[in-house]
Amino acid sequence: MHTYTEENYLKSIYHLLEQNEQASTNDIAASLKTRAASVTDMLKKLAEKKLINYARYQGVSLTPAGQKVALGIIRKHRLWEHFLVDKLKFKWDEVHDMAEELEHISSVELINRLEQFMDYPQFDPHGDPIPNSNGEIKAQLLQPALALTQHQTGVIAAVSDHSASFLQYLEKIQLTIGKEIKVTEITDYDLCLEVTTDNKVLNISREVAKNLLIAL
Amino acid sequence: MHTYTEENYLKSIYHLLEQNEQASTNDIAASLKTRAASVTDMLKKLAEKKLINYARYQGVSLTPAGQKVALGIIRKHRLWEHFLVDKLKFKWDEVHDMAEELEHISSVELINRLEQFMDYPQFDPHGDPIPNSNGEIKAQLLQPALALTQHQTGVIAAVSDHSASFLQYLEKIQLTIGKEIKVTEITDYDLCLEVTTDNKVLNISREVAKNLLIAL
DNA sequence: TAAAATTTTTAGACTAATCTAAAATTTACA
DNA sequence: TGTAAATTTTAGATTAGTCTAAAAATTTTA
Repeated sequence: MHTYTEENYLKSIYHLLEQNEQASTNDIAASLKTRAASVTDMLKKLAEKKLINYARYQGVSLTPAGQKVALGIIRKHRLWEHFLVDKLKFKWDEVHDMAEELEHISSVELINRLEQFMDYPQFDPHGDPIPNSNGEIKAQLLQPALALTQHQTGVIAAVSDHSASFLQYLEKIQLTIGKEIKVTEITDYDLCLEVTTDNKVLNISREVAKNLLIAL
Repeated sequence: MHTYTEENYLKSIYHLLEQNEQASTNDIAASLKTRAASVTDMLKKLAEKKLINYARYQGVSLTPAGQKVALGIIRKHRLWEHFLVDKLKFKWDEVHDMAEELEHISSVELINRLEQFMDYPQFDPHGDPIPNSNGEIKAQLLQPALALTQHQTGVIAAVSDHSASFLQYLEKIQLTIGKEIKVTEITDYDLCLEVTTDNKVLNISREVAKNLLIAL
């Protein structure tokens, strides 16, 4: 169908467009740990295949076909992550690299059976929504914990940094998906947040609060 | 670690040596659906990496390192096949191509967890033994059903043809792993076997009997 | 708005795996 | 045992994806 590399480019472009409203050659290169020249070559190839819209120097967007491929990969990635955590008992900070490989297993029937085996989960272990087999994905209404005002309460729904170190830190202080937190104070001096959860008081930095996403 | 292609060559060489006591360039090419010239190139590369013993025109054997890689791939292939059949409810004729992809997922921890999740199965859906995490594999004592004499009884333990058409045929006539069969007659004319199982009488060709393996 | 800085693309080369065609070697057998 | 057949290897190309270095285009800024 499409090569491993093409799939990674499409996924990367999808994620960049999700956040930035545009995906530059340099951004794509950075996210794939490759060089801008390599990206340009691949953009030409993907445009040739009608998976992206591309004009020299003008940036890229995904065509409906490209979007479909990207969402298929993201679906597989998130279902495999769910499997690894829910069935094989891996921790949420351990599964990313394995899912990066598993997402390229081609069989659609396999992923549909896996989804059924797990009873149609709606979210992956990091709180990201899982596209259905038609490539439809539920938009999430989320805000960073940083946006909460004093005395406001919210439920942790996802994280925007998937690095192992961040996830391990959250695990350690028990700020995990589904936990309800209340912002009990915002420090004047450094604007850190004091949050209360499970009757425990925790102090978290602005950086942490930025990457903790709260359901709206 | 090793490339996808290197892994396939090592696996193929392992399987050929299992059956033939030697793996020729042409045999490897046929089993990998490639050309002899390509095989020669790869043999040089694998010899360079000390995964095979190779001298021009003299055929190949696996080094201990090469054997370990091959058994690692076979272990993954068979555990994934077991997963697909036992957990995802695929039929035994549907899983080969998926397992061909899954066997290259690199994580050893993943495959060990998968093995644990399935309670340490000893055989894959086709009756082939699953190597343990040290790469040790139990030798099976098997003979083709063709070798059974009249009135002899045996239990189907494995199959030596993994093609979908053969497996579907066996499924249809219900000659599956674990079934006990008795050779009730050997036809004089065409040497077909009449076998009885579950109180039903079946007539099978010599070709089928050759590929049905009976536990000794 | 023109020079400077940045970004992107092009040109040309490299690697892994493949191929065809031809040459070298081994095996089979008359 | 020597020639024919079969097998295997070499030589030289090709493709996908990557790279560096240099050129081109865009954006920033003074």
